[in-house]
Order: sequence, then structure tokens, then C-alpha cells
Amino acid sequence: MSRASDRAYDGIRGMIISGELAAGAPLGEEALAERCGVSRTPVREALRRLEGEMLVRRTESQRSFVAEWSIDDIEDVFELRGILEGRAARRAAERMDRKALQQLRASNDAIGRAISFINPDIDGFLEGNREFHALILEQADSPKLASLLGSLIEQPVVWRTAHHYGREELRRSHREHDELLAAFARGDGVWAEAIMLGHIKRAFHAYADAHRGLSAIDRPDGGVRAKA
Amino acid sequence: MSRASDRAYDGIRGMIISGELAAGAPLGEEALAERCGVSRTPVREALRRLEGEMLVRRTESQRSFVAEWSIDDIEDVFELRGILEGRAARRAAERMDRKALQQLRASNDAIGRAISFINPDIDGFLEGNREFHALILEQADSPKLASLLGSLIEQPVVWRTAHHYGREELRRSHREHDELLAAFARGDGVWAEAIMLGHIKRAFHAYADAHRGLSAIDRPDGGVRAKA
DNA sequence: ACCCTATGTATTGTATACAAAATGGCAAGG
DNA sequence: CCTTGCCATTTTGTATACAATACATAGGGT
Repeated sequence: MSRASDRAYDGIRGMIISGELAAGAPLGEEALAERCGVSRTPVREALRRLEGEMLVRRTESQRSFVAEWSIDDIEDVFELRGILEGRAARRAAERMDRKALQQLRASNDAIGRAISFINPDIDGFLEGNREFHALILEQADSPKLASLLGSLIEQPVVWRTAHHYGREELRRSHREHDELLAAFARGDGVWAEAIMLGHIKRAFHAYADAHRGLSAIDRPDGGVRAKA
Repeated sequence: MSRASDRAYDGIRGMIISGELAAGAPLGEEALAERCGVSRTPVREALRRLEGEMLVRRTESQRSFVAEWSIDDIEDVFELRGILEGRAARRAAERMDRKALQQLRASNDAIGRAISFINPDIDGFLEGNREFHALILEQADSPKLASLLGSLIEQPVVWRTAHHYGREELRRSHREHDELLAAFARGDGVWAEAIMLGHIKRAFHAYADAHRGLSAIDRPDGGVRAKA
């Protein structure tokens, strides 16, 4: 898209995701225009886009605010993600070619490297994770599904979640990706869908636990750990 | 929303759905502004909205066209609708209160009246159908689900489909709604989800058959008919 | 003291002018 | 005859001015 419009979009989105603009904060067009160094026109466009992505909420009187997410909202989104990404995984498994499979392996290897350090490279993990899921969505070859998922993924809440992950949770995610790869290699769509559903469900509970301030040992799973 | 912006949205959307603007037709902002009697600004806003609803496609160079739907796209959308409306039906069944159930019954009764004539009232059927599904979505109480489904329903292709329906297909749809009501009355989410999935699947095949120009007797089901 | 209303202020909606970019045709060269 | 590059025209992007609307506050009435 065009220069100013993108600047506004990236700028506002960044401010929301980083927390610079807190949940519920009012989003005046004039103020945002000034902060982004553009006029109100591209700001308005960016706000509409962000509204479509559910990062911005508008009142009946057309005033914009940073969207507020209740724990129910978040669970709702994770469930929908599970359903839709599950479908993506199933379709991808049924269509996967050798080249795409290798790309997925490479992507997950990059994740493996990112989390191999004593202090895991969370940004590297996130980037690899994003790429991994994007590749699957691409292989699913369903433009409408991709369009729907675009509204759900990349929520601020999702991004900040991984920063609460412990090393074991990162490794578990990595292992689940490996299982997905096994399902893809066999073209087993049902298996792939089941793994993806569990993968997303686990991500939600990791978030919910962190949100409640539970330490690993307090969790319902009693601190189950990956063995390799 | 505001007056001019809505006029542009309703106007363009109407032109697309009615077929006045054919699939693939270019959508110049200036021309649309003139036809809708507003300036380019609200037209641009309407186009972005319609793009989000997948009625308008934009090229990489930001030119807009009426979206073109392949049979695969349509099947894709119907499948996603099935998944998501199925989930809506399940959640609705688990939450349905007496008042909502009565509203649903009233809505389906209206559908029954609309299709009771020798020449069925298709517009009445569509309006009742829209209301019926909207009530379910409302009862599902999942804002994110509603937001996703908003992009999928009310596609032009869906609307035109019902005009190809025979009296028997209309009655079958009406009966399936009755089954949904039974599931809702019992609070049986799994049942409701299954019926909804079948309901949407059938709607797709009705469309696909009509699209291929098959008459009822040529269809794979050999012209199975409702008995009451 | 409370509520209702009116007015001023802040915010959003729309139109228009101008800037940037892209498409399509035309001409020159291979 | 096809290709290639340029230029005219069309189309979209951005900024800004003005109009309409919503909000908040203060004042008066009960």
C-alpha cells in the first residue's frame, strides 16, 4: 500500500502492540495524525483496517478506542483459531508438496536454533513461528480461509504471550511443530488437524495460566515437562 | 454510519448484488462517486469495507474490481460457513433462552407463510432466512464469530441462489429450520451443529446444481422430495 | 441538592484540490 | 513484425478546509 497510509497503520499498530497505547485508550484522529507525521486521511484508513482486525473498537458515535480484551474474548479467539488453523492444517496435509515440506522443516529448524540458547531468542522464535504458520496457510490454498485468519492472528495478546513462555514451553511448541511435519509428510489431514487443534489449545492455556500469574509448578498439569 | 458513506456503501453493494455491476467490472472511484451522488472520500471508505467483505477485489496497484467467484471459491465459502455457523448453532443451543426460541419459531413461521403460495415469495423467504440465522448468531454470544461470519454471509452468490430454488427446496430449508428448533429446544448443541452443517452443505449443492444447469430430475439424489 | 438544558468545544464526516502513480497507446528502433 | 521505451491520460493517494455531529460543562430551574 501507499507510503503515508502504511506509516499510519504500522505506527498505530505498533503503539497498540507495544502497549504504548493502553487498552481502552481513546484514538483521536488528529492526535494520531500528528504522532505519525501524516494527515488525518491515511489515519482514518488505518483505523478502519485496524477495526477490521479487531485491534480497534469504535463506539456507535464513531469514536475509536484501543480494543479491550476480556479473558472470554481471548478464549473465543483461540477457539476460532483452533478451528480455522486446524482446517488449514488438514487441507495443507492433503496438498503438501515436497518443496513446501522442506521449507516448513527449515522454518522449524530455525525455531529450534532460536530456543537452543540459555536465554532463548524470543523474537527469533516468534518470527519462525509466524513463518511456519504462514507456510501452512499458504499450502491450504484457501484464500477465504486466509482472509478470515488474517483477522485473528497477530493479536497483541498473542505476541506478548510468548514472552511469558519458559524454555520448556518453547520446546514443547517446537516438538508439536515436528509432529505436524510428520503428519504432513504422510499426507494425513485428520492427524494434522488434531495436532494443530491441540497446539492452539495449549497456547491458550499457557496464556491463561500466565495471565492468572500462576507459576509452572502451580498449574493443573503439575509442571509436566518435555523429555527431549 | 454517516449518511454519505452509507449511501456509497449501499449503492455500490446494491449494484454488485443486483448484477448491475458484473463480476470483474472495474470500480473507478470517480465514476462511483458520481453514480452515488457523493464525493470520492466516502466511496473510498465503502470500497475498503466491501473489500473486507470480499465483494471487491483490489489489484496490487490499488485498483478495485467487482470480485469474481470461481466454483471453488464458492465451495470454499460454503464450507467455512458450515464450520462457523455450525459452531454458532452449537453455542446457541447451549445458551438459548425461551424468548429467543420463540423469536426463532416466529421467524420460521414467517418463512413458512412466504413459501406457502403457489408462487412463493422469495424475498419474504430470504428476509425470514436472514433473520433466522441472525438470531442464532446473536444467541451464540461470540462477537468474534459474528465478526468472521459477517465477511462470509450476504454474498451475492448466496442471494441469487434462492431465486433458483424450487418450491420443494424452499420447503426442505423450512423443515431443516424446524429440526434446528427441536435441537435448540432440547439444548442439544451437537445435534444443532450437525443439522446446521447439513443445512449449509445442502444449500451449496443446490447452488452448484443450479449453476451447472441441472434440472431437479437430473440430480444425483434423483429428485428426492419432501413429503410434508 | 439534583436534574435538565443550552452553549461552547472537541471530534468526526465530507468535499475538493493537488500530488503521485499507473495504465495504455504511440512511436522509434531492432 | 515485434519489442521497448516514453509520454499523455487516467486513476488513486494525501492534505486541508469546512460542515455536521457528539461531548462536556456550566447555568438556571425545580
